[in-house]
Amino acid sequence: MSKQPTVSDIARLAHVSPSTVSRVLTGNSRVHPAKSAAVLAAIEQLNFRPNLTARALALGKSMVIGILTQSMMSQFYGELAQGIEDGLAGSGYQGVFASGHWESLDEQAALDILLARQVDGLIVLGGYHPDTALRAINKQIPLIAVGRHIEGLEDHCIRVENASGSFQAVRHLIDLGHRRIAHIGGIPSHLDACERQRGYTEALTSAGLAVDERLIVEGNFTEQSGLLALETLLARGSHFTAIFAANDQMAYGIRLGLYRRGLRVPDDISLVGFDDLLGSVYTTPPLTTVRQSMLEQGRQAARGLLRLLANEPPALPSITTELVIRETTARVRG
Amino acid sequence: MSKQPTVSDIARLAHVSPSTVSRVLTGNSRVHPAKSAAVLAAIEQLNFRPNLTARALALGKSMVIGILTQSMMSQFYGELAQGIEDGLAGSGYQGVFASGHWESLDEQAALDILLARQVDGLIVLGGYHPDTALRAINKQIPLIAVGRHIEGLEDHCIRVENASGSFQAVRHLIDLGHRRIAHIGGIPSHLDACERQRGYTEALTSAGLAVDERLIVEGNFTEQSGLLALETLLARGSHFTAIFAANDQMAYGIRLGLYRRGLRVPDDISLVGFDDLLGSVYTTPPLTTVRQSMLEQGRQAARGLLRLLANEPPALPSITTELVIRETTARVRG
DNA sequence: CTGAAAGCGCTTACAG
DNA sequence: CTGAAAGCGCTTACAG
Repeated sequence: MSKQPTVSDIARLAHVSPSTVSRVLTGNSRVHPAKSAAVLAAIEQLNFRPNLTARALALGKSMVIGILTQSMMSQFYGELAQGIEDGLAGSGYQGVFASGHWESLDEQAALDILLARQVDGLIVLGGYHPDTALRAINKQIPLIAVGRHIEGLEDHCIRVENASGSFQAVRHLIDLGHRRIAHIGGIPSHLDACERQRGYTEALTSAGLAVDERLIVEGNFTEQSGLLALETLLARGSHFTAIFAANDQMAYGIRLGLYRRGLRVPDDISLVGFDDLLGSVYTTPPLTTVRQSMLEQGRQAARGLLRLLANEPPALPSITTELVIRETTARVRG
Repeated sequence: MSKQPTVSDIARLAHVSPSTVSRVLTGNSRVHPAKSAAVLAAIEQLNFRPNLTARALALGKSMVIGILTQSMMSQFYGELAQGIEDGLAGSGYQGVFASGHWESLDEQAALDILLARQVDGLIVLGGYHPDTALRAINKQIPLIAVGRHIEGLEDHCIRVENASGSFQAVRHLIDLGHRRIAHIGGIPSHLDACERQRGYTEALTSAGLAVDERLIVEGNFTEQSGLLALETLLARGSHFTAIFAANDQMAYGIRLGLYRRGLRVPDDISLVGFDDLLGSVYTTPPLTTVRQSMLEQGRQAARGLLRLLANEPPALPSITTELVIRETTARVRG
């Protein structure tokens, strides 16, 4: 446990002042080549690594971006996190994650720790933290949100073309001859869930089909809720030949429920998800779904934040969605 | 963007010295109740949050634990990360993640940034960073590894009972009457992969069955490699009725390959994985697999590190494995 | 119990 | 181009 070398150690060894060492470290000041070389040699020799927390204190900026996420375990947040990492790469900023676990208290605690660590910017991934609190934070440090809406801070929120994606999905089912199409929705207070349901409704209406409330069941975006919603749907006894789920995870649950009932996909029931998680390529059969690239959203969130940090407008693009036709959808039988 | 209040601001407002403010902040020194109350009131009034980087500098400890992971996207690392978070909860330490993406350069960079940020301890998740380098780091700050072995630092590495888990899995297949059992292995340089293959071999041998090299194909732990390995296996033309995959992800790929070939699971081929990822409950049909709780491993790694930080021995328990029989295995036909 | 002082490791005006 | 000085925000001996 020997002490780490400091700037002073390097200065001594290179026969210069700490100021000069710092100058070669930051590189934004001219230094005599000979001294610079000596400093570099000393750094090499002592295997010196500047203490970033000390630098952060001196500079008043930490070069770290706080990422308030909800779960480290879900595929959804994992892809988002990866996208943010990508977007931050090479910027000099490092991302630090803290999870809220969809619990207000945990979320508050995670946010507090991030703020106390003096993050230079914040990316909020979903969650329930109040809009007012988020707006207040945005007055102190730049903030971008993904997977949630913040009233009055719309241009700091990544927008996804949910309705058009859903529309395409349901249109695809209609084109395959389906007329009785069920919808398992997400958390209704969630903007994404509403928009996806809207796309569903619009696709039906525009095709001259009636919207049957008995074919709509609410879920909460988890596999488990998809399975449960399917049970509810089946219990109602209304006939249907296809299901459009508001996300892939629920589609997985629905898929299992169908399997349990001996209903074949896509022979008996067609199934469409939303998200296109990495795993959807490997379900049996591979899932037809609407892709909204989480990687891209993460990347754009990071870039937007970087722009904000450079005092530019966030200029967040709207995320397009695209129907990916795989093997859970087929022409209706009979 | 008003300045954040500092200890001095609080001191001024509460009519005490900064020292006293610090004393009530840390709480490890007696302070007159009246002054303490005044300080608390001032903190409340100004909504003061102590600057953790400054504190870290003063104390010489950051209270952050670096976690060198490989990917933020995989289910596997996600569960591990969650476990670490759980294990660290309430300890005052915060985890900071940096990913190596299974690339030496990225891994080195990720490690450098973690070290430069003065982490107080390090948890290494998989990866290729050389044992010697890791041993050197362990001389400076405590280190624990998960999903990898470090020569000479065995008691700092989480050990999983791979062989016994594999043994049980293959034994289960044998009990169902299978005699021609294929194995799709992981990366051979990986200790886990070797041990799992050993369990497979031992189960066969102990049942008096011969080990047929043509029934063993090497994969690299990805879904894609599972699919490819299955193709290789099928191309060899050797008969088999069951497959034991070295991890769940490869099992997913194999499952897809089987589906493509029109081979039913478990009717035609039985399939067993290893890991029991969250998603394995929702595959079609649900996957029979060997559980090694990643959550538990993460938790134990965190606790072990906390012990090391308290100058106690790591005392890492061995992680038990357990066969979880679901629906991809059945009695052999005929 | 409490304040003044010194220090954590780095950086940037400030004078040469 | 370069060194001495001051400061970032906090904490902990050091003297009362």
